[in-house]
Amino acid sequence: MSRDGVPEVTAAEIAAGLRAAIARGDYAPGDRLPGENALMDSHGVARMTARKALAQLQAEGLTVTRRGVGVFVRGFTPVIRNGIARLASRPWEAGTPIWEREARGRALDVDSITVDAGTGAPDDIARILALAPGAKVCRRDRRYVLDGKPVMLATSYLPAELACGSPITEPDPGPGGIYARLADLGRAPVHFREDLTARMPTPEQAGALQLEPGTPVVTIDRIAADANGHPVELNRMTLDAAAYVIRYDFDA
Amino acid sequence: MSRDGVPEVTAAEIAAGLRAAIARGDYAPGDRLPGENALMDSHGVARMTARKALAQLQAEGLTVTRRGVGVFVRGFTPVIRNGIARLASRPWEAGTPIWEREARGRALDVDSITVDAGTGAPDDIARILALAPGAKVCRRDRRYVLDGKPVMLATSYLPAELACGSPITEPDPGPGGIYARLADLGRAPVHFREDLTARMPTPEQAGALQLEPGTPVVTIDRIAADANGHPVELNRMTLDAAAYVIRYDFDA
DNA sequence: TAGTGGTCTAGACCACGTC
DNA sequence: ACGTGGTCTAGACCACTAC
Repeated sequence: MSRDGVPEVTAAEIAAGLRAAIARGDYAPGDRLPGENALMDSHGVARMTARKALAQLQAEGLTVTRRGVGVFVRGFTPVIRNGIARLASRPWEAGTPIWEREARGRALDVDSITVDAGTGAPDDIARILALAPGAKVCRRDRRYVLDGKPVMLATSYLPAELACGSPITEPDPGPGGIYARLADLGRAPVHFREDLTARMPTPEQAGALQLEPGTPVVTIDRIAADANGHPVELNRMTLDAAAYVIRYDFDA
Repeated sequence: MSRDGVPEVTAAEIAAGLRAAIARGDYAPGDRLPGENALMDSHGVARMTARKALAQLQAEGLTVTRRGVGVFVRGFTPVIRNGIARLASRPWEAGTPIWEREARGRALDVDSITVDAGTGAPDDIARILALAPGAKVCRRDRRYVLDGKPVMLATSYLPAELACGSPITEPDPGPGGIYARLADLGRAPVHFREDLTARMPTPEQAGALQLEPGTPVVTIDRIAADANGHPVELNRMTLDAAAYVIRYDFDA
């Protein structure tokens, strides 16, 4: 027994063995792994130790656990988000919805959309948009789903003085989206900056994106500026990192 | 007591309380949080329950724990990696080391560098470089450190037929780096593609980057192609997500 | 030495999913 | 009904850090 002193096997060792087995291909994506009870028997450890080993793999994003069912090897079949080509002038001038070009045959849809035509801007948003603190902004919230699973949350902020009274404050801003409407107003966005960060989700994000434990989120802050360099929109996106490959093409 | 039935407080509730307190600013970055013993006393729970609450916050990247010391609120002071401007033709034509322009006054250095002048390419590398499976490649491994902490691992793969016998197989390839040497060979890279993914680190990555638990890594696969569209380099980078903001600027 | 976090055991009960 | 994972208690010992 391991009652006193060093235990024969530790949770980390059990996890390492399973990790190696997955890496070797002994378990393919979707395959079932030994569960808590199986590890207790095979390694002679207490339940909490077996749990900890499995929790470690889950935290690494290697496995998913389904309560009452078992532990399974996780796959990774992402969608490509092309960060630059999709923003070439053509898409919104031609009236093509930007997101329709993404999913490569898979069904990426807007699940829900809410519009707020004028709220006080949070401080960081106001600063990014070069507005006075507390200035009013128009806010558009969307959630995108792929094959029924939410994969991205997006919130756009536009200066209220710019967006109010235009179709931008409508749930459906018309062909070409809000960028086409900004162009109608003579404020077509021509320069973009995307700042990416990755971290573990807040519980709210994890719930809204139905994330498996061990899945990070990528936050993209996209600032769109008009020809004079004035910011016209901030789009703050939160992506399920397990669902996306984010691609940028550019020339020297 | 909670011996039978529903406990008065759960680990998730304790975690939620601390999370909210951090969000409110009751605890600033660097501040010490109540530890295991404090939570056991204040909430009347067992050690494992207090531990689980603290482990949850750690997994979210909100806290760092230092053994024998305590639990502390984590900060976020990243460096900006500019993914496009840094690759404009000027830097390597003028002989400026690419990475010197990154850290905005902070000390970003190459910690270690190893070069392998000819090994068989892994299948995925060979495919990306449009080589026959198992074809030889030149491999350059670097680790970058910022203020003494490693923040990025980078491995470049170049076709051996291209790199062999050139300064590319030297640890120091000379002014302008390997891109300048590729230009010398008439194979200057002019088109780039960066594919980004984020996930939790493997134990090896966590060790090499000295990552705190709860920190994801961002993997960037950068493919450089010459004027004829032939791939000349694949640079696979692994970034500490807590150390970087990754920025792309581009025009419509 | 005292306090901190890290790990493990042993046993109990709960909640979910399948059969 | 049964097996699965999810949660908690209670107590023990270890390892690291500061004083």
